[in-house]
Amino acid sequence: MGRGKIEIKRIENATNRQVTFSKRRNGIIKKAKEITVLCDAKVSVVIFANNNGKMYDYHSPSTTVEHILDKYQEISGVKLWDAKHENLKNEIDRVKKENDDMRIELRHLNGEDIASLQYPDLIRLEEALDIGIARINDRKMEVYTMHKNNTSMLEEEQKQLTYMLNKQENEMIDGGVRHAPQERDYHYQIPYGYRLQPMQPNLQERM
Amino acid sequence: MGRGKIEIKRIENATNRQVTFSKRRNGIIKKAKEITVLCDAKVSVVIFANNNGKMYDYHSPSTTVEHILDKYQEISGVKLWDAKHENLKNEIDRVKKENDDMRIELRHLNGEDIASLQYPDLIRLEEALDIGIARINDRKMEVYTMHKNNTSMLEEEQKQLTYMLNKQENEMIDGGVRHAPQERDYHYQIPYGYRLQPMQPNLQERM
DNA sequence: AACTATTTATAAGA
DNA sequence: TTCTTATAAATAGTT
Repeated sequence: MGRGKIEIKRIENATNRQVTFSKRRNGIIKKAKEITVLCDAKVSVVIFANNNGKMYDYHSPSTTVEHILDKYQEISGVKLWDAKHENLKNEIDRVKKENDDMRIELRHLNGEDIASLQYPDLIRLEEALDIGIARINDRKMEVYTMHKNNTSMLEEEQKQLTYMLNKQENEMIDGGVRHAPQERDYHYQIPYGYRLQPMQPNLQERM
Repeated sequence: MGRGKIEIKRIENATNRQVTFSKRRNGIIKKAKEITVLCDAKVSVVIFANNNGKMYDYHSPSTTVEHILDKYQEISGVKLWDAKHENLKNEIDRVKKENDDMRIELRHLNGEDIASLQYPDLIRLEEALDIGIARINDRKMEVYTMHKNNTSMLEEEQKQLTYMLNKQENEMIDGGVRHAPQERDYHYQIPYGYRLQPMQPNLQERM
């Protein structure tokens, strides 16, 4: 019904498709309204554009979606609620599984629950940690440099920095050995370049 | 569109109404199918005859009623589900949130997405990584010792160990500097005790 | 967004 | 119901 006949197959031209969608969508909803009045039917139409996902719908007066759904269930025998329930449960299971996996990985990265791990895993973890450390040190350096170059530094920050510089120097004198992390102040430190780690870290001190 | 024009108002003649219902119902469903194909839209049509309550419906392929409902809910804001479902949804949201948080932490520990982090966070991450490294090294030592003491060691493992011991010695000669992790073989290495890390790690080499 | 030539839907009749 | 057909309505292509 138009200047030419068209085949019923996907309209490839996007503009055309959009225009046709708009026209036909209005057509369908008009028809739905008409049959509602003429034949006093209950109608529910929901149309989603595939591009923008926008929704257009029509529901005959006194027809809520809930109504439609109740009847739909009753007549089609499809258990919408149960199905929905099932789906939600499945999603929970899926997400929880993801959750557990991440939790395990986090614990492993923190050196926990590793009593059963063998070399391949240990090395994989170590590499991951090394990369993390390296990148974080880079970022620390970046933050440090930014502060160093920041001429409009607030006086308070100045003080902190000066304090930490002195602290750092003292630590240097301390043999250059970096001690196990403790309740460290978080102020600006010169990111250390080369670091040493004890062979047998006293884990009990840290835990 | 017929032999005569009709007003859009309830058709009083029951037979007529029924006939018109039947024709128009088919028309609407045909149109729904067409827009589905032509514009690749998602459509859901449900029509109830008011007399016998019979239901007629069409749903575009890959569009289950559940799908439609989800989107409908999402967009219209109408709440369709009862409390039970609400609870399940809440749990999903909660777990997903947990999930997201862990994902972020994992990325941070891997040194990703840290461009906006400041000292406090950086130091927290670094400490976590340090602890992880220390514990993993302990475990490596444990595995190593276990193997060393294992008198029933398989010949294959023997070979690997010997190979790695040589490799390790060569690396020691190499100034004791531990290089950035690369495609490392995972075989048994003597866990190093004190390690050095360059000030400006060549991240590009690792990435 | 309008226009109009055509196609399509359908009202009435059989 | 289903078919037929005259006519109304929808809409494809164009401006």
